[in-house]
Amino acid sequence: MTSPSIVWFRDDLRLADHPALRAALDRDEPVIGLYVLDDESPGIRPLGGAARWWLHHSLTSLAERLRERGSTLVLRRGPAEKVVAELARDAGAGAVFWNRRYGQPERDIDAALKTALRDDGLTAQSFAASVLFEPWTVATGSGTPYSVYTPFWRACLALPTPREPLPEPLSIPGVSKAPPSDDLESWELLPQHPDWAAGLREMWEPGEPAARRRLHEFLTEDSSSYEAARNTPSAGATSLLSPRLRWGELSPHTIWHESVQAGVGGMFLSELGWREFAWHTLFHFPDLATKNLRRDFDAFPWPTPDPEHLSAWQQGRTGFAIVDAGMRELWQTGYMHNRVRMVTASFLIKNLLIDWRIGEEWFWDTLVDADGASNSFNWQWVAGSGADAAPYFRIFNPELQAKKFDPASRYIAEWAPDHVSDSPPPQIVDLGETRKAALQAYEAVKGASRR
DNA sequence: TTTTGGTTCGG
DNA sequence: CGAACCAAA
Repeated sequence: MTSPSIVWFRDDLRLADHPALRAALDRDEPVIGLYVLDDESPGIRPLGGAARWWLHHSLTSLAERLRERGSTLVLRRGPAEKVVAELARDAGAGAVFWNRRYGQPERDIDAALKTALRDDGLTAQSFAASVLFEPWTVATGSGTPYSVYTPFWRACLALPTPREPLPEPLSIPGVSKAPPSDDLESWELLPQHPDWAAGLREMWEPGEPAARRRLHEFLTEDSSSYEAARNTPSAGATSLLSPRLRWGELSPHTIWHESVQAGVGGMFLSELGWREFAWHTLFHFPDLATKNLRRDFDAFPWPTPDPEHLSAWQQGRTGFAIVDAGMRELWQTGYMHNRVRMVTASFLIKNLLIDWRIGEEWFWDTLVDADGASNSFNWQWVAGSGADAAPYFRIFNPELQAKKFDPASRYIAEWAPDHVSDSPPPQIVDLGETRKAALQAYEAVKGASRR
């Protein structure tokens, strides 16, 4: 009589460097992989449209890889705590393993489930796999979370080096009769009417094998130009690994160690550091997506958003070339170059005076790489309300940014060709005036913090 | 991961 | 008169 192990996959859709899967294999019982689509548990943020597209394909890949190795992926939908416990009971499982999540609603679910499973006599165990340093292991001398990046990352680097990645298992024993699974198609994760995903299909191949290929391509071919060209959006110098990390097709440990081995360090690893900083910040401030981290920003007098301005921004017809190019790249590919993310976000907040949360929601819906921490963390960084944020008065000028980082208009020509040829859309605001208005609005925050 | 506007300095 | 530098936002 077997008592299978359940590996509950979440934001870790891979087989390599998967501590929960490793623990299941070490237990020497058949393994059932499980993914739960949970749009119901309290506090869980439903996935955006681009994320659902990615998830569909990454799950397809993961299921195939588990099958090749002898196991299976069971798909279930509903409140995770209930769904996982149900499957454990129905499958006669003896153990459930998962890799940790760090958002508050997710932690609440996982903690409650762990207790319930253990009360039923099962093994329930969680592992560190999605961040290099767990949030409770990094604190200032006085025990508070870091609020400035440089000392935060220095403190991380002073900790023991993150563990080496675990090898990918070649064989994963499965159960003889797999428990019932939803049909992935029934989740309707792919856009239908209309199908807006053509650009995503062209740019991305979700799944662990493609993720590993891209990592090696970056480390062997592209990384030498990274530091010099990372800010040039047309250069193709960035790693494009963000969605791989978001979905856990690669672990940060794998990226860390393979980068070090390839002699890629400094700036690139520091970007992993910002990702860590975002997750640690979310751990300590669970409301990061909705509440100003610096509460004095609650005094910021956001005007009623102009719906025309907002949709011009969303659709890339603000009349400012690099903004329009970025917003169209985002819509078509589910991705935007980091430099342009800063410019488009700054434009929404500081030239259109639209609340950062509205921009955050749009990115959440359209990016394939938006995770629970980085998206809101970075929007707050641009707004000036976040951790180690850009000072509010740091207002990007989209025309200057284009001149500096896209001098030959190559990026603009690729994504917004109308801006380099016939008739660009008219500019919807005056940069000088809106800049002045934003600085004036900032006075309210300064007044509030002095009080 | 900034911009602007002012001043200074060399040609 | 432009480049370089700096303070303030």
